[in-house]
Amino acid sequence: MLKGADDSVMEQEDSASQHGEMTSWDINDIKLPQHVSQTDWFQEWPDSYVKHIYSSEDKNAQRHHSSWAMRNTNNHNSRILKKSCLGVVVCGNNCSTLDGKKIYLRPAICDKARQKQQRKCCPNCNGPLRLLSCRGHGGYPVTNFWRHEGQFIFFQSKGAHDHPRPETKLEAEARRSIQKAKTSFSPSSLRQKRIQEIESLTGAAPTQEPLPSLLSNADAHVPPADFRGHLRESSQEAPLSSCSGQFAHPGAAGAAGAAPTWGRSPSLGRSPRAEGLCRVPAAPSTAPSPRPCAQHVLPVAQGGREPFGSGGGPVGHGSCGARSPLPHGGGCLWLPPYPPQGGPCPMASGAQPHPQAWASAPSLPQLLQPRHVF
DNA sequence: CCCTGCGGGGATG
DNA sequence: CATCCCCGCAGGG
Repeated sequence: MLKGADDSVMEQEDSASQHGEMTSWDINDIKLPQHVSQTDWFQEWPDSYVKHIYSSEDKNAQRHHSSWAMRNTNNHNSRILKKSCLGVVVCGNNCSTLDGKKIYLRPAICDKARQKQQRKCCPNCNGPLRLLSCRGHGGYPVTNFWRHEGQFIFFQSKGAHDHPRPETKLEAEARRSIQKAKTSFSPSSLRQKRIQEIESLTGAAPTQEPLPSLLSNADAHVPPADFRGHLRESSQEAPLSSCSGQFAHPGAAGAAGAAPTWGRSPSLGRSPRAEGLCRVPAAPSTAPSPRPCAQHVLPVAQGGREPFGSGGGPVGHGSCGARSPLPHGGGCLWLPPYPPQGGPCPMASGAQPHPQAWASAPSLPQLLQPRHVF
């Protein structure tokens, strides 16, 4: 499914698990290989039916990380951790950023947080957000399995993701904090509190920015370090860009679901501007406008076992082949580079768009470090 | 706040 | 038996 484009760039997996006999194991085997000649580098974007053997020292493997948004799934087996893919959150307007990138947000892992997330608006065009769920494994989400065994951590994935890559965890976190910085800056309500705090602390006039670093980034100022113009200044401030009228029609996710609830909304050809109320600060006009772009809270394809189950297999394709073939270009980095946050997080380079940068810290030495050879 | 893992429990095959 | 899934809880950043 996700072939082509990526293959060439694909990391050179000199994986242990890639070499002949090593692939013979299955995560469910009673006994897994005891002697592994070489462990794998952590794979940020495992896809298709792959297996990897990581060192039990590998931090990312220890935490069962993935750049796909994977949530824990109970398989009633404490020895094998199972996680399933949540897909990707896209803009319902199918908008593009100024540099032509699509919006692929990372679905929140926590169910509650995810629902809240879907009620929010596209950071680029303020349109509604939509969760594109993963059906890469026979109509079900792709699953990843983790198993610790001695000095190794065995990994196996089942299914091929049928959707674009979401932001990485770090990208999502970065965007969140930027967002937060912005919102806590403009709203007059919160502002009061802010000002008071500031005054009490500094006794200075609130007109001065107390948080230069954050604000400069969040504001439309171009951060000092400009990387190949890839920069997007506050992508959120501009409701303009290219929300061409083309709605990714409801079919896609709603297709099978045919959620009765959402019948009333869609096709009003309104200008997307109508729902822009989302964050418009100075538009508290008449109605408090409950939830601007929230009418699409449909259960989507979420509830695994039913949306389209009735008819044919779980694979709902066919009806409306609205599932866009993923533009698998790259990391979908529409968000401004995040200030080098230094050491706290071991998942260091996550903020880099480069696929392989994941496991390797910014420091070269680490690249040279031998990969546990036995 | 959210991520992560655990485990009970329901529904389906 | 298996596989899905949902839910709440607890620990931790």
